[in-house]
Amino acid sequence: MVLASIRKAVEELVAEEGSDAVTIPMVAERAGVNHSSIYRRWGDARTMINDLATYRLDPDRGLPDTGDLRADLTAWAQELISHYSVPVNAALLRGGAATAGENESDCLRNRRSEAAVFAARPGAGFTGDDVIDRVVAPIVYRVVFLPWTLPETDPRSYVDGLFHRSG
Amino acid sequence: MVLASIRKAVEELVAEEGSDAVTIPMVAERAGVNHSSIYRRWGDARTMINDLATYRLDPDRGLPDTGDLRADLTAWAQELISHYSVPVNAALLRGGAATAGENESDCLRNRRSEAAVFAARPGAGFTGDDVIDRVVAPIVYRVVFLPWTLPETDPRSYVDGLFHRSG
DNA sequence: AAGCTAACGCACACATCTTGGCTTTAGGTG
DNA sequence: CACCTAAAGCCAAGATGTGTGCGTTAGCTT
Repeated sequence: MVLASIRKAVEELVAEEGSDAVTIPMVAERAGVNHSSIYRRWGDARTMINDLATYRLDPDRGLPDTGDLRADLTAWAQELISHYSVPVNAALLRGGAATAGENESDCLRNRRSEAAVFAARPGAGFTGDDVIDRVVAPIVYRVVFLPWTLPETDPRSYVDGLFHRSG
Repeated sequence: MVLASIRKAVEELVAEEGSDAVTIPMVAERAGVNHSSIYRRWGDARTMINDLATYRLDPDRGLPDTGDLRADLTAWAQELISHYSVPVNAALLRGGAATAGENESDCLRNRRSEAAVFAARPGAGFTGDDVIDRVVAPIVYRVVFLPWTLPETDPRSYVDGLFHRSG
């Protein structure tokens, strides 16, 4: 009950104000709980947001696996685009970007391990880093810096880049 | 004198603490100036940081133009990598990412207009968006999320991707 | 040197965030 | 039902950040 209302308040506020403008008292007021409860549970706003954000994209959801690697990658990329088209998820990614770099447990780590899974499938002539560079990076760039171009973003050309390489 | 010490303090603190953790009192103390001077000049921390960050990469520096488009693009990409290998510049980019999306005047706008210049040169079989997707995005992704991979990042394969496309 | 102006420092008021002690409530256990 | 524990609420003090009125200084012009 309390946790659910906190989660709802955090997601609303992150989408409205941006991840770095959210404070504990703001969340407490909107959630209708006392702010000391939040301080005791998480300590600070960033820990709270990162913790609640962890559950947004299920790591056990399973990856596309039809046997057609190119189609699977395209479906996976489309899944990312759809996910980050939701404002709160985009806002969380931007907030994660602000604190990335130092901590290895950034909000895209799961994405990178998924990329490695695809690169390990038979017939893949590319590495996990290639998937990051050619598929994930352009999508993430658009989410962060050009979100209004996301609805028209077609992952097919990105995935094609993986298969049309020279070396 | 005052401005120089403020600039130095801001750059140090942004590199150390991250762009969103820098407050006016922190800067004032390290710079040895009164915080009211900073409040009067800039109003708030983000305005200050963005203003001081504006001068980090000269928009009039001129782009490589040897006649060899591929070599020019590679040199330009290498310039980006070198620039963002400096910790303060990477930290500023992460801070810019946190507040991007809404305001169109993000910290990478100049990079996009430069990309368009290359795409307009004779013999370019790609658009400015292609340059963003295939060259700028992977570099920016690494700067933000995987900064330790930056020293080994070679822009050539990214640029090659622009010339080996199918459609 | 006198006077002007813009920048700066000082002190204070105010708002907000943070933290801890203590009490109350909810849910489970013997 | 009485007891126990964990979670949440209440309240108050303290720390930090923000904003402003006013006096002072530095640098320039005449």
